[in-house]
Amino acid sequence: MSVRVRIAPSPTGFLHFGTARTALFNWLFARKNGGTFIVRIEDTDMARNKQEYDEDIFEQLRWLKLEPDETYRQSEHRQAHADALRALIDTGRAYESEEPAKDDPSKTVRVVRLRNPGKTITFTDTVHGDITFDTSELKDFVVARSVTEPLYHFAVVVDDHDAGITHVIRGEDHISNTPRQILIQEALGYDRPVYAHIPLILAPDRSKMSKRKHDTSVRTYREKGYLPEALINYLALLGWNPGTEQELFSRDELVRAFSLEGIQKSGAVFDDEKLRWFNRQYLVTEDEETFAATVTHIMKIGLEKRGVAWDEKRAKQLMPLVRERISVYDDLRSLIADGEFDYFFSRPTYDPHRIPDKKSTPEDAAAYLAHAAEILSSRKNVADVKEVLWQYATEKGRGAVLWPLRYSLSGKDKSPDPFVLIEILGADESLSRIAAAREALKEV
RNA sequence: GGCCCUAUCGUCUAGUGGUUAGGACAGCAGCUUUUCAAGCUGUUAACGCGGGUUCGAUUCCCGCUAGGGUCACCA
Repeated sequence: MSVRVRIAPSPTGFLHFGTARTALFNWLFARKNGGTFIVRIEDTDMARNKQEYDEDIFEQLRWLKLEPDETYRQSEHRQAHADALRALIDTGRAYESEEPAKDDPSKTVRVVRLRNPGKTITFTDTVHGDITFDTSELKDFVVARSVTEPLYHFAVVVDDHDAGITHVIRGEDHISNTPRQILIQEALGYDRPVYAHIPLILAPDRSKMSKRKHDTSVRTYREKGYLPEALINYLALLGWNPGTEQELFSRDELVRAFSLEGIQKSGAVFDDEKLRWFNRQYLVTEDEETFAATVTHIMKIGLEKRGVAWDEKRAKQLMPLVRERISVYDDLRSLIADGEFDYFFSRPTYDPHRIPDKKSTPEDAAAYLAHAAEILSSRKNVADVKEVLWQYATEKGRGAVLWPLRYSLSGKDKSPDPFVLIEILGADESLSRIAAAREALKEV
């Protein structure tokens, strides 16, 4: 029997990490076993469904490259559900019951209840082992709002059976739903699939991730500039591990290494820092063109907002610098918004008191700058400048020479080193900035 | 509250009836061409508690505690 697995998201919100990881585990399991990965949209709650969410689920799965082999919407199977329900009623395993409506007790409705044999059910969970429930406390639970409107548990059982689902890999929050679904299965005479309930993803305070407090939608992280490979790699290791010390996995390696046995029993706290680290691992391997295109786009918008003139050539030179300073593209947005890149595109302004190194006088600083300018104007290539300047700085005190130099070039307390700045700004621009700083120094 | 699940560094985790309890992220320290970033090196840090079983339990069993899930005419 070939493996068939599914995820069953409801279109009542954007695709979030939990669902994405469940999708990943199902997808990996299917790929590993040459099986079929199915996405079934559980859209039977018309009041809460939104087209927007429906589309988002597929859009994000596509982005994560977790595309399904088969797709359908539960609403398309209404007839099959109704038929199965009918059969259950006809054989006396379920019955209609006229009761006051829950939302409006003045009205009555005819719900369908399962005739619960009230036995003890034990099922084997691949992750947790045997789990036993006494189902008598479930009583004759409601399986359909009416003969034509089956509820979630009923539809799930019928759909899983019709789709030939062999393994149900889903969140742990469904463990307690399982016995009632098994009851329905047995009433219908269906086989039981293999169950594997995966641990939940927790917020940093170990509580359940709530949509209120944490935005865990995949689209948000995508918009922040996280890379799909990083997200996949991180999510794969949340609640699963290969039993080795390997942490960086390509897609293929993941497929090869994956097994249900490696799934963790306990919940896992989502750690943004580690995700960022993973993202950086993938970011540094992005090819130059892709990286440059993304960075340029972000930079252009960010600088425009600050009213800083755009310089395409200058931006190009900044790429290696940007690459070493960010973990996620969104970091670049903050950096630019904080004015950390302004000085590459426009002249900095100076606080004259900050120009000298802590231990030197304004006169010293002026002299060092004058000498640095001299060196800079008399050498042709940057490597030469660096060598001579470095020698000079070593003689006079590195901080004493290098700090004012760097500050002259950037106007910032924190920035890349002066040699990098000179290389990017060029000799002419560097020279005029040094001159401007010396001018400013006279005011002290 | 009933039922169910879970319990190794702050976090993700490896692991064993006898281990220096391993790795990664974060933290800290040092190094690296002042500062910042990156990188490198080193380092702090864990078997929840109480009973058993056993020559010996972090590991097996029981209880406790704690955390989580679930108890719809939602999915």
